[in-house]
Amino acid sequence: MIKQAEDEYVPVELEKQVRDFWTRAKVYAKTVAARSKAEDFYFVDGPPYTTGAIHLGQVLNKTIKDCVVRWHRMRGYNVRDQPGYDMHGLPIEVQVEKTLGITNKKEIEDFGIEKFVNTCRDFSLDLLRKMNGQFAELGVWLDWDRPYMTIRNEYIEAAWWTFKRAHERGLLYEALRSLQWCSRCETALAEAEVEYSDETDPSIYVKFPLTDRPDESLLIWTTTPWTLPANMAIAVHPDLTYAKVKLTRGGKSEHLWILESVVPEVMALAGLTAFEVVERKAGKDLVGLEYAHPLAPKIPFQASVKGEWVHRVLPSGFVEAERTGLVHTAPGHGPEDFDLGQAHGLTPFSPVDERGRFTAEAGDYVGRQVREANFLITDDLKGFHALFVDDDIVHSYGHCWRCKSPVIYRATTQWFLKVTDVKPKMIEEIRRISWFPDWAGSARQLDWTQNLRDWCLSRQRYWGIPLPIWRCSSCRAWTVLGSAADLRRAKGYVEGMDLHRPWIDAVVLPCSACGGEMARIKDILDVWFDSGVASWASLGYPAREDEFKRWWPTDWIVEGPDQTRGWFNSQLAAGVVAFDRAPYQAVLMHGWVNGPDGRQMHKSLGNFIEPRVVIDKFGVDALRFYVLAVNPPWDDITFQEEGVRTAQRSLNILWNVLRFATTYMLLDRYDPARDTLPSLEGHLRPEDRWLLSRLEGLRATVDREMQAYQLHRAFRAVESFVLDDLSRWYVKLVRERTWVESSDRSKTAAYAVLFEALVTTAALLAPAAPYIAEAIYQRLDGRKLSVHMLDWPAPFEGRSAPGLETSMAVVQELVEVVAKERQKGGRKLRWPVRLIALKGATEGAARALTDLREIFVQQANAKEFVLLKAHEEFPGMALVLRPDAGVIGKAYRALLPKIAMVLESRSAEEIKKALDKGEYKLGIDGQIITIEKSMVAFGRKMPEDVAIVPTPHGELYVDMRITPEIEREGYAREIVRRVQQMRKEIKMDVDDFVATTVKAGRELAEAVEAQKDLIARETRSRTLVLTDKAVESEYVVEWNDVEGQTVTIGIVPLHMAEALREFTRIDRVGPRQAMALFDAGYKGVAALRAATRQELSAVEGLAPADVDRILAAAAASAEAGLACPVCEVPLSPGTRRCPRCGEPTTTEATACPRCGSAVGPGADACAVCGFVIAKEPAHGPSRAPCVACGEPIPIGTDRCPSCGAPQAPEKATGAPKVITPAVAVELRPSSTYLVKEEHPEEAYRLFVAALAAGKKGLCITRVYPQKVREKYGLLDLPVLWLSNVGKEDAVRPKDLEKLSLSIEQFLAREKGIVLLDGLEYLITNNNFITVLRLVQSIRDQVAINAAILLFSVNPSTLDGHQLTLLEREVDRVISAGADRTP
RNA sequence: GGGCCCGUAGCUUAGCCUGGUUGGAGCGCCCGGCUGAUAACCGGGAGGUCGCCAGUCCAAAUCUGGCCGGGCCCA
Repeated sequence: MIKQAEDEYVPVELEKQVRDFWTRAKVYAKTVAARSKAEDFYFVDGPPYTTGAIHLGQVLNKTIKDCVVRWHRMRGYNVRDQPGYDMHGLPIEVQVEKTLGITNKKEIEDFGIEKFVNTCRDFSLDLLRKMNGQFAELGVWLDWDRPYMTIRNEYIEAAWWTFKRAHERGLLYEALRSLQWCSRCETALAEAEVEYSDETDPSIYVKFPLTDRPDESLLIWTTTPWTLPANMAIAVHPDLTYAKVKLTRGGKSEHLWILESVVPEVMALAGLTAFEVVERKAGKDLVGLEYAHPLAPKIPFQASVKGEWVHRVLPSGFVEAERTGLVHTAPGHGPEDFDLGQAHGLTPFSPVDERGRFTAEAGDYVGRQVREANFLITDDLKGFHALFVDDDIVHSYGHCWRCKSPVIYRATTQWFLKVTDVKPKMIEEIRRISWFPDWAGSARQLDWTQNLRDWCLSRQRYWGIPLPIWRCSSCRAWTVLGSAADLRRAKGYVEGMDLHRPWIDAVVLPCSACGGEMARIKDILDVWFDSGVASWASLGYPAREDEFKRWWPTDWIVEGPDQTRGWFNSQLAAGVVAFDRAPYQAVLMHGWVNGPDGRQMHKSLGNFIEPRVVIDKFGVDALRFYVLAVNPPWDDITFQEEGVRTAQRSLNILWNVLRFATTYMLLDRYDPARDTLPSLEGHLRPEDRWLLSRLEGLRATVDREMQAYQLHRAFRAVESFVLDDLSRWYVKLVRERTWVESSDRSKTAAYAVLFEALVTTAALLAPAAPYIAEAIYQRLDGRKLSVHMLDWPAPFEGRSAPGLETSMAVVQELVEVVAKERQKGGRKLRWPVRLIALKGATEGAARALTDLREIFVQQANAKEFVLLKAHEEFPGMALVLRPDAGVIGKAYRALLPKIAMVLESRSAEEIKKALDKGEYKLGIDGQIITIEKSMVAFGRKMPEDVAIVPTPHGELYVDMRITPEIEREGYAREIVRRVQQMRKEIKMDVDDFVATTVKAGRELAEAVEAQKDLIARETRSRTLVLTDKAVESEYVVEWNDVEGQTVTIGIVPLHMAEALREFTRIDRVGPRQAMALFDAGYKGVAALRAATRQELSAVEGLAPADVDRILAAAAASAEAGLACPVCEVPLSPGTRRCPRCGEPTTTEATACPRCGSAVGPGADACAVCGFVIAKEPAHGPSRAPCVACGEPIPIGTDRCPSCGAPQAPEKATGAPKVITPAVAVELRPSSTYLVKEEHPEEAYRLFVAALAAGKKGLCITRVYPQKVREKYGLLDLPVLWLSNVGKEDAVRPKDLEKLSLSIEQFLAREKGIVLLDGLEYLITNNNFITVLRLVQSIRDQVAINAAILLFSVNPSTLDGHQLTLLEREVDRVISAGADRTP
C-alpha cells in the first residue's frame, strides 16, 4: 500500500513519528517475538558504568551493537539482547560523596554505611533510568525493560559462586604486598584501575654516605622523596660497571659512586666540570657496602633498625643502566622493591596510613601528606648535605581511575586471584577466539595478558559486592561462600535479604574448626570482577542452569580499546577460572570517538560535543550512519559535524527518490502486490535490468562486508548505490516513462523496479539507519509490520547481468564526455546536439551503444547518433565551396573577386543543391550571374562547432551546430522550463492543468507556434495561447533571460487535479470521462452525490453504464475507510483488531480533510493520502493554511492552488499594499518593509527617524561604515559591513549564516530596527533562493521580536520576477520613486 | 624503554592483505549546468614529495628494514 512521502526529509520529525509508531504498535517486542523460534544468538552488552550522560563514544558503541543485533535478527537469529549496567564501585561512591559533601571514609562511617549504600543504590538506579532513555532514543533496540544490573542479589550470588570456584581451585590467597593505593578513596587499586597522566614531580639525586669510607657516598635518583624515609637498601646491577668520581667543590673534595656510563651526564646536571673518575668496580663488588641513612636523625626507626641487609648495597638484575644505576629500595613502597626486600629479609617498612599521611613511625614527618612532605624532605636532605641535584620532571604518573588523585604504593594485606596460574590457559583462549580486527587479540590482548600479575580483588570500600569470606575471630580459620543458601544456618541471615554491606556484615557463621564465630571480612570485590562474570550472571547462573546451557558462551561482543585491560580481560580471567574457557567466541574492538581536532574529547579542551546537539541538528539516523560509515569500526573517529551533515544529505537524496516514486505510483495507483516484477518480466527495459543487476551486486557486497564486520564498507556501498545508481542515473532514465499519461506496462515495470530497489535499500539500511528505513518501508510496502521484521535480502543470482553493467558504464562515460564538451562549447543540455558519432568503436563500446542506444541518445540529448567504422568519414562534415577563378574569370572578367566573395559567403549546400538541378544564379552590380558546375569545386572540412574527443571507447564526434529545428526545440524547452517553474512557485499539484498565455518576440513566437503540442503536453496546458498584447493571467512573469530575449508568460491554474483524481478512482472512469465530468461542472465526488442520473447522462462522453458506476461510487464514498490507529494500515469496516499489528482498533478517528480517510488520534498525517494534519502550519510563516481546505499555501496567493477557494482578505496578506512616501510612513513593530528606490535615501531617512524616536538600530550596508556614521551623525551606530575585505566587522557576501546570526542576535537583544542596504549585492554573490530564504528568516525574527526591518532595493538591478518574490515576503512595499509598481 | 594502531589533497578518507593503466571519493574552494524527487540536485576545474630514508623488484602508496610524527596501552 503506497503512501505519499512527505515532501521534505525532516529527520527529527520523521524519527519522532517512527518512534511513536514503534511504541504504539509495540514493534520491538513483536520483532523479537517473530524470531523466538529461530536459532539462538547470544550477545552480551558490555555494561557501561552508570554515569548518567552518554557521550559520542557510547553512541558509536551502542550503534554498532544495535546494527549488528538488527542484522542478525534479519538473518533469522533469535538474538538475546539484554543490556546491562555496571552499577557498583568507586565512581558512584565518589559522586555520592561529592553530593553529600563528604571527603573520607570516616565521614562515611559517621554518616552511616546503611544510609550511604542506600544513597548509592538510588543514585545508580536513577542514572540507569536516564541512560536507558538516551540509548533508546538512539534507536537502539535492546531489551531496555530488563537490563541486567550488577547490584541484584542474583548477580551478587553469581559473583560469589565464581569467587568460590577460584577458591576451590586454589587460586585465592591473602598476602602482604606493596600495592597501588588511592589515599583519597582509602583503598587498594588493581592494575586496571590506574590511569596514567602527566604529573610534575621532584627529580632529585641524593647522596647516601658509606659508613666505613669517609667522603664516599652512593648516589641515587628518585622522583618520590617521600619514599626515602622507608629506604631500606640500595640496589645495583651486579654486571654493570660503577665508577668512583672525585669532585672538588669549594676546596673540599668528596667521592661519589655511580654508574660509569652516566658520569658526564650526571655531573653536567650538577653543573660540575671539575671531576675525575678515580676507580672502577663491577656492581657485584659493591654488594654488601653499608651506608648511613641520611634522614636517620629525623626518623628513630631508621636510626635503630637492624638486619643483615639493612642499609646495604644489594644485587638486582632489574636495575637498568640509566640515571645513576643505583636504585633506592623501599620495600614498603614499590612492588619490585617489595620482592627484592622479601628475598633479602627486609621489613616492608611502610610508615604511611590509609589516607596517605605519615604515621608515627616516620618520626618527624608524622601527620604530613606524603606528596606534600616532598619539599620538607628535600629541605632536610639539603640541610644534611645529602642533596646532590634538585630538579623537576614531567612524567606520566598513575592516578586513581575515578577520583584522579595520584596513587601511592603502600604495603597492605589483600586478597589475590592467582592469575599467573591460569595465564597460559588465558593465552591459549585468546588465540582460539575470533578477533576483529585480528591484532586486537593476537597483539593487543595477548600483550596485556602476558604482562599480567596476580589480580588484587579486595577493596576497602562500601558499595560493591561483598567479599564472601568469613573468618573466625578466635582460630583465624576462613571460609568462602558460594551462594546465599550457604548462609541459611548463619546468625542474622534473613531469606531474601539485601546482600550488600552493611547488612551482610551482621551475618555471623559458626566456625566449623573451633566452634567460635566467623565474621565476614569487611572488604568488597573489585568492580571489574562484577563485569567479568556478566555472561553467566546475566543468565542467572548458577541458579538457572537451563538458561546457561541454552545460551552460554557469548557469540559476540563489542567494546572499545579500553576494554583490553577491562572487560575483555576480566571476562577472560573469570571465565578461565570458572569454566576453563573464555566466555566469548568473537570480539569486535571499536575505536575512540575523538574531537574535531583529533584529540580526545574533554570539556576542558573545549572540543567536547554533546550527542544531543548533533541529534537535534541532523537526526539520529545521520549520526548513526556517519559513525558506521566514516571509518572501519576499529579506527578512531575524528568527529566532524560536516560528516554527519553529509550523511544526512545522502539520506535526504534517498528520501527524494522515495518521494519521486510515491508521487507517481500514487497518481497511477501502482499496486506492488498486483504488479510484481515477475509479472512484468517482459516489459523490463535495459535500464531496469541494469538497476536490478546493480541491486544484486549491492546485496552481495553488503552481506559479504557485514560478515567480516567491515561495517563501513557495507554502508558505503549502500550509499553509493543510492546516490550513483539509483538517484543520479536510474531516476534520470525513467523520468520520462513515469510522465506518460496513460496506463502503460513499461511505466508499471519502472515502478516495480523502483519499488524493489527502495524496499531492498530500506532493508539493507535498516541496521544502520533504522528510522528512515522504517519510514521508507511504511510508505511503500508495509505488508510486514516493520522493516526490521523483514528477512535479510537474499542474493538472487538470476538478476545479475555483468555484461549489461559493463555496457551501461560505457554509456555513462560517454554521456559524461558529451556533457563536458557541451560545457566547453557553451551548449546547455536543454538544447539538443545535432549529431554524435563514435568512430572506430571498440567491440564493447559498439555493443553498448547498440544495446543501449536509446539511453545514450536521450541522456546526451542528441538528435542523431551513428557508429562509424575506423575508416569512415564523419557525416557531419561541412561542405566547402572553392570558386574556380580560371573558369569564372573567363566568363565574367573583372567581376571575379566579387563573385568569389559572394559564393564563399553563401551556404555551400544550397549552391550544390541548385547546381545539382542545373545552375545557380546570383546578382552582382545589377547583373544576373549564372554559376555553372564547372565554375566551382566542392570539398569537405570539419565544422567549427564539432568537437572531437579521443576516448578509450573510440573517437567521439559531437556536432553542436545549431539548425533551425534545434533552435525551435531549444526555445520550446526554455519556455517549458519556465512554465514548470511558475507552476511550482504557486505550489500546483503535478497533475493539475493550466491555461497558458505567452507573449514573445517574432523568433521565439515562431518556435512556440511550431512546438505548441510539445509545450502544452509538457506543461499540462489545456490551452496555449500566443499573444502580442499584454498578458493578463492569474500569475504572470516577465522573463528577460531567454537567450537574450524577453518572454512574458501567464498561467491560470485550473484546479482540476483533485477532482480528476477522485473521479478516476471510480472503476473504469479514465482521464477522458473525468475531464468530461469536470467540464460539465462537477468539481468533486461530493458534487456527484448531489447529481441526478438525468443530469449525468447529459454529460458528453459518458455511457449509461458509466453513469451507473459513477452514481454507485459517489454514494459509497460517503463511508470513508478506516485505518488502524496504531499502525495506520487501512481496515475494513467493523474490524476490531488490526490484522497487521495485532493491536485493537479504536473508533476515535477523525476524517482527513483532504481525502476523508480516518486518521487515528495522535497521528500527524493521513495514512491514505499523506495529508499532514498538524496543529501548526508545517512550514514557516511564508505559507499559511488555506481558509477552506487547510493546505499550506504561499502567503500572498489569493486563490488556494489546491482547492481554488478565494482567500479572505485578512488571511491573505495578498499583494503588499504600496505606499508612496509622499505621505509620512509610520513604521510599525513586527513589520518588514521593502523600500524600492534608485538610491537608498528613503530607507535611511526612515531608519534615522526611527533612531531619533529612541529605537536601537543596526545598519547593514556595502558602504564603508565610517561614511555612514559620518553622513548621518550617528557615531555609535553599529554597522555590519558587506565586504570582501576580511575584517572583523565585515561580512562576506557569502557568509549569509553569519549575517543572519548577527541580525537575529541584534533583534533578540534590542528589539530595534534593522536597515539592510545591499540586498542586490548579496543576490549577485549568492543563489537568489538562498537570499530569499535569509529574508524570510529575518522577517520571521522581526515578527517574533516586535522589531522593524527595512530593505532598500534598487528595482532596476533585479529581474521582475525576483522582485515579485521579494515583495511577497514583506508586510509592506514602499515605493520611493514612481518608477515601478508591482 | 616495550607492545599495538595510525600517517594519502586545506579537512575527513578509499586503495595496502594479494605490487602493475594516469592514486579514487566526500566536504570546502572556483566555474558551469539542470528544473515537477529541486529552498533539492548534477557536472567540471584547481588542489597530492601517498610522513621521511633506504632496500627488494622490470615495477612500490602497496612488500621489508630504519627513522620521524600522532594516538592507545604498558613500564
